[in-house]
Amino acid sequence: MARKPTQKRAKVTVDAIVEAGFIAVAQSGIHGATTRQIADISGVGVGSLYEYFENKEAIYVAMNQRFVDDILEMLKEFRPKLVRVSLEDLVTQLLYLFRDLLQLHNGVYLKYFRYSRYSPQIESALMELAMHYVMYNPQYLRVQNMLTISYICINGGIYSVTRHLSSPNPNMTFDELVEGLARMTTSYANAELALASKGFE
Amino acid sequence: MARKPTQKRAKVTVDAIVEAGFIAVAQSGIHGATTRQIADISGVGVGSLYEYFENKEAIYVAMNQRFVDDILEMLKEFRPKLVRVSLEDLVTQLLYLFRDLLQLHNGVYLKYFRYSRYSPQIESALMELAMHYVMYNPQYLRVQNMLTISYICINGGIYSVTRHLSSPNPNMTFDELVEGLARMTTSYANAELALASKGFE
Amino acid sequence: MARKPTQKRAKVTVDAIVEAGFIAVAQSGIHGATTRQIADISGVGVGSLYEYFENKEAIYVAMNQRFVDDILEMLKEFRPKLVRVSLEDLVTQLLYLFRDLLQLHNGVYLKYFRYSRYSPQIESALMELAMHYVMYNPQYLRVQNMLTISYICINGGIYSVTRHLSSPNPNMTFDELVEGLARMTTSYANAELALASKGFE
Amino acid sequence: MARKPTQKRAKVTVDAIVEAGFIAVAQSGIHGATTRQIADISGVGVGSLYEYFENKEAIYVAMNQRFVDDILEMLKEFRPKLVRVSLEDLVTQLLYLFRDLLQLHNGVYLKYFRYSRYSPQIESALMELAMHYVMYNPQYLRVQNMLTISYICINGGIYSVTRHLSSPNPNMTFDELVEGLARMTTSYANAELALASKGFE
DNA sequence: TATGAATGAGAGTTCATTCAT
DNA sequence: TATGAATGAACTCTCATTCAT
Repeated sequence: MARKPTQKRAKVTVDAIVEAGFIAVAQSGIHGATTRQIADISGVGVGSLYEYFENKEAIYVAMNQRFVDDILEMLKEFRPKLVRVSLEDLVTQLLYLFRDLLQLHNGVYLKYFRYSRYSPQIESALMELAMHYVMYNPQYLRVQNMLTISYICINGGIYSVTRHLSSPNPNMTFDELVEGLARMTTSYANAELALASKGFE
Repeated sequence: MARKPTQKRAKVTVDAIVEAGFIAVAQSGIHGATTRQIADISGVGVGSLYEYFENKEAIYVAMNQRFVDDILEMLKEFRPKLVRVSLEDLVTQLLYLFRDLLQLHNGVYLKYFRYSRYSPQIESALMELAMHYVMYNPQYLRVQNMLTISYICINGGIYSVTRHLSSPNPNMTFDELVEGLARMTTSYANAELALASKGFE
Repeated sequence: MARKPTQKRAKVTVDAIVEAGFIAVAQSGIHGATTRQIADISGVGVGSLYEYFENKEAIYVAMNQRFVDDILEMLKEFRPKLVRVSLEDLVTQLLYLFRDLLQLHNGVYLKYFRYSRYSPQIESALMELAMHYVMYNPQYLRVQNMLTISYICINGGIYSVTRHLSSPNPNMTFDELVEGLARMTTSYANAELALASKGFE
Repeated sequence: MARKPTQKRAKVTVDAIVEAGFIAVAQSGIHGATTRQIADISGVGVGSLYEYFENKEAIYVAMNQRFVDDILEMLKEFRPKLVRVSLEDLVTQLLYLFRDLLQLHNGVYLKYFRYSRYSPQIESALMELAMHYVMYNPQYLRVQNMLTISYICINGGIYSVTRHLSSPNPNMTFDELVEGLARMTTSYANAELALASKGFE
């Protein structure tokens, strides 16, 4: 039975297992990774896996939680900059932050992310961030379909970036991609803004 | 050993197996689906699978080919309309066509598509379509980063639509999403166009 | 259900199947050979195999019968020479005949023989031949353990020859082996004969 | 993946599996024996087979190694007697030793031996033994075709004995067979010796 | 607490045999 | 009569999970 890691030593082991999980998934894919592999990489016995986790699925859940937490932490750290940044810079900076995070630990996060359909938690957090940005930049309040805009830009951005990073020989540089996404978002928002102003008059 | 289906009866069986493959993947995921399951759904014995396919992977290859062929067929049929359609209508119509195709056969294509990382063939065909559209609408030739724009809009579009269709309770209607995507693409293209014109003067 | 091949055409098919059986066994071993393989080689459909044979085992039985018949036929043809031949020549000629038979049909008999532990029928026929030889050469009647001698020489001869023919790089020529076997048999028989004579006095 | 049995308990399991392999082969033949059967006989789960052996073939390899080792051990123990024994006794004693070994473990070795075409290692060891005997009994050095003689006597002896032991109702006793083989070998060797001497004069 | 040997359900695959055509 | 598509029992092998140590 899995037990809560109350002791410091246990916490270390749990971390090692989760870490090994990411490496195993990066090596063998989410279905190819085995408990034996995770045990070997983490340096504990297979039996010990089940001391800390109910089953294999629980390890994956913990991995996902860790990944989500890292993303949320990243967004939390970014929050202060939200106030004084242009929309173009917002998108640009977020995408570079996102890339950096995916490339941590030899890119295991990137490979993991391609296997694990991305969590609603991340989407929510990003949507919330977008809403905060709107609050700090009230002119966007006039735009009707902010939700749809955010949805499209967030999903489109995340997917394009992930796909680009995973591509062995991409047709453009990462900088070009980010610039394109930033300008697309900006021009879209501005167009909607102009429309809203016109309708407002 | 897999043998070519020369007889009419055999052709029917092969189709039934491929069809069952989509259903099985929709039910259990691409790694969860088993040969036994595919055999059961298609109403043939396990042995028959191996009369027509070298192994399980070969069934998946055939499934992918069928899916890609359907997409390409759809695009081919759409081609004639390319000449006389606005950019906004282009995006809109393509997205609705794409949705209809994904919802064929009780939505098995949709579920399949989420498991099967989408084929480079499809991306190529869409990129080619975009290039044809530019040829018919030469003003876009002035835009520098057409490749990046296309890449972003195509991937962003496909991903957003797929994600939306898969979402149990989406925050917006499909029509809203398509409208947003169409306007985003248009406003982005127009903004780039304006930029190009300015630089041109 | 297997039916007796009363018609000429059926006889031909049965022969083709048995022939194919030998080839299949030579190619894939007695356990590796499949009914499909035999059907393909013989040029009939798998279903037809079961028109003429109860099951796969029945084909093997027929093959064995054919092999044994060929051996017996060979021995029968040799019988007339029995009268006027020395012991050394008897052994020598028999071994060469045996080799020729094993190498018929591109050596399929040889490969088959290594898989099918050799039939008691063949041993019996050879023992009988030996007894006939003794009748024509009555001096050997005085030897007590003729049965044992025959048993040893026959088995030793057959096995050594088969093994030698199957060896990719044998340590001696076939002629040397045959000469050795012939002299061994002769010297053994003569020694026993001398012993018997001594005991007789 | 097969892992080395480091613990004492594991060693026991490996032995049990190999042992069960012999029994299974004795029961069902080398192609009829199944992994499940071996697992059942050895009293372990199927999975355990693959803890210690890469695959089924690896079990057969281990079995063969064990068998060969036992034969070689037997020959090694016999070696000291080589010096002071007559040719007739040499053959006699070796054949009895061989019989005893084949009848160990309820005769599983005998059945196994009939399925496993006998190893070149065994033949080599026996040939080497013969050569040693010649060294201790230099008169045989004069015989020309010692290689052929050894080849014939060794193969003939092993095969006749194996065949006799496997025969349900043999036509002679084992003692008679051994006596015959011993005398055959002796008389053959002596005849060649006489011939060599004559040629030498 | 930590281990890894042991487990067995279930995976993909094969092939002798059947039977509708 | 002759066929080969269809069958499914049984094979080898994997791996998440358990449990005696």
